[in-house]
Amino acid sequence: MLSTPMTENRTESPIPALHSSSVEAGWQRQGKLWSNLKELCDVLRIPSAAVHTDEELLFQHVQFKTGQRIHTIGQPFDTLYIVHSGFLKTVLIDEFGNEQVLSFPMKGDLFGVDGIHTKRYASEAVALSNCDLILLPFKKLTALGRAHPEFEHAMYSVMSRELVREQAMVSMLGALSAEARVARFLVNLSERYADMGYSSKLFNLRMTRHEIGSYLGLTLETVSRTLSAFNEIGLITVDQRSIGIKDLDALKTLRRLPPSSTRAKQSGAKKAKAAASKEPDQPDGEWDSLATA
Amino acid sequence: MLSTPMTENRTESPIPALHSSSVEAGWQRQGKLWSNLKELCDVLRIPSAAVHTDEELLFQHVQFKTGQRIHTIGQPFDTLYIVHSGFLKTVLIDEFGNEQVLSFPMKGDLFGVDGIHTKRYASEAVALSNCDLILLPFKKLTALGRAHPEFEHAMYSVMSRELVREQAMVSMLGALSAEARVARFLVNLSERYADMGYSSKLFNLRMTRHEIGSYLGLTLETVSRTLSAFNEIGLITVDQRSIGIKDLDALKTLRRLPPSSTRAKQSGAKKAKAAASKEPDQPDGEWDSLATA
DNA sequence: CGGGTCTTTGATTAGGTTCAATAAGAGTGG
DNA sequence: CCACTCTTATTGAACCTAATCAAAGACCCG
Repeated sequence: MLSTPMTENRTESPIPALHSSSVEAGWQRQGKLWSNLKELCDVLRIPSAAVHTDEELLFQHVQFKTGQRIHTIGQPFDTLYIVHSGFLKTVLIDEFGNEQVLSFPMKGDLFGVDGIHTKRYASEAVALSNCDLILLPFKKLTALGRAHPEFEHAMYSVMSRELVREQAMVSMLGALSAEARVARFLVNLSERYADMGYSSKLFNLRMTRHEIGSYLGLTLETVSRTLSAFNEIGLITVDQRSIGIKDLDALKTLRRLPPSSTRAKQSGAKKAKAAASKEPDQPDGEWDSLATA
Repeated sequence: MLSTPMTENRTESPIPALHSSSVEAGWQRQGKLWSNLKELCDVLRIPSAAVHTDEELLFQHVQFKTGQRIHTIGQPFDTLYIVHSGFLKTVLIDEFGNEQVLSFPMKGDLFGVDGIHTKRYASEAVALSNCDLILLPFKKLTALGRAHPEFEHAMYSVMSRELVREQAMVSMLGALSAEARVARFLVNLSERYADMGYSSKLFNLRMTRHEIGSYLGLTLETVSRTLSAFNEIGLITVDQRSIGIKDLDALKTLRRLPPSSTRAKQSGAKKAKAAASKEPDQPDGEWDSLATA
């Protein structure tokens, strides 16, 4: 009853998958339960050039429904996960039960890496929407790395990418103002949506203000207030989970306030007020469930 | 002239090493210019069991003097570094020239990993003391990984360790109060010193308050004030760069203040005042230069 | 000893949190 | 289908932590 209302989510699913039963159960829709190496590389956005397309290896998929937990902290580690579709969050739980959001994995992201070191997952992953994940058993990965040097390099590369991302987070949390953090968050989201082929101008947030706040090191109130402020200025439109990007450049340049100088901000910017509430493109919805690729 | 007085440090050394010249120059002291695979594993604190001790492979060492830059942001990546002795900092430079400290690598730490992804270092590494580093060419690493499966696993493990560390940083920056951050910083340092065989109770900081502040997402004034406060309460003794740990448990349990409750703190704790200024054990000094192993 | 860097400490300000109340959705079950 | 409940979101007001501005002392190096 503290400040962690997520408790419900966490108890509702007593660790489902990893039991082939739950995998081979229903979920025949889309009939895409296995991927080959090439598809794997494609999803990860790494060159699959030198990969022998005649490779026999196949990688199993697993589906999770909104709210389900993919893995828990302390659970024995043996496989990495690659998001094929859907949205998740990874969190750390501190000694008081408070959760700290670490990332919001989406298509093409790899997670579970933190389990390699201690042989146990260091974080918890939860589905924020219905998800389709590709299982990548660590044993298989290392074996594969030995057979395909390019793939090995690619895996190192992906892990490096994760590290750089974390560094950027640290940098952001350590130096940017609340407004700048929220602005960057929106810009990053927008770019990710663009990468995935969705609209970068209009999309739905899959996470709560509380989760965004945790991720950005802010309170949910501050996030809400900041979004409202951006809305007032005409940088975005906000309606609950629906976000419309109106002035991407302003959001991008809205850096820190701290440096005392440069405090002129982009104040006189747009005052469009943006009364627009509906636009022709609606990229997602809760319908992203198992529809991608 | 902004808030980055480190400029001096950064201009004094126009990228020295990586030119075998500067390596094979003087520095014959200790005569430890190469390490074999076993030594490498030992330093990294990973099992070297299955490693053939008759392995021919040798890894070159390089020495850097205080203030020298090991690599810069954007510089082409080709090698990883393992700290054999000495202290460093890795930093990110933002668009305004401000630096954000990401880590303080010391014995056994690996850095340069962020360069794998984009083929260029994403951060900058600077020696905070004279250092002895082991060069680990990335090409060599991958080749080695193929020949020695255990080593490959170990490398993934080390990278995973780095990621977990970053996650912990994010968590700290996102949720802990200034006091809690400084306390944890001291505890971590203390433990690292213990690991390295130094005293965990009395040691010298190798970084400035400014660097600590950057690392912890605080200003140098706050760091200074917090250290003074800890001193007042008797948790530590502070004299410039010299820190004496007086109540490790209190520092460890000094978590967050935020949760409103649990605000009792460990107030009535020790009021020893600690007038002690000199103790029998003095672990380091600027003399750590090339004396370890 | 002098210039520069680093550290400490104080006074003041401000950005963000906390507490609190209301509103808007989403889900449940009669 | 609507009442009821629970979660999520918005907004306001007061408070407080840490940043900012400022000044003086300590240390280092040439």
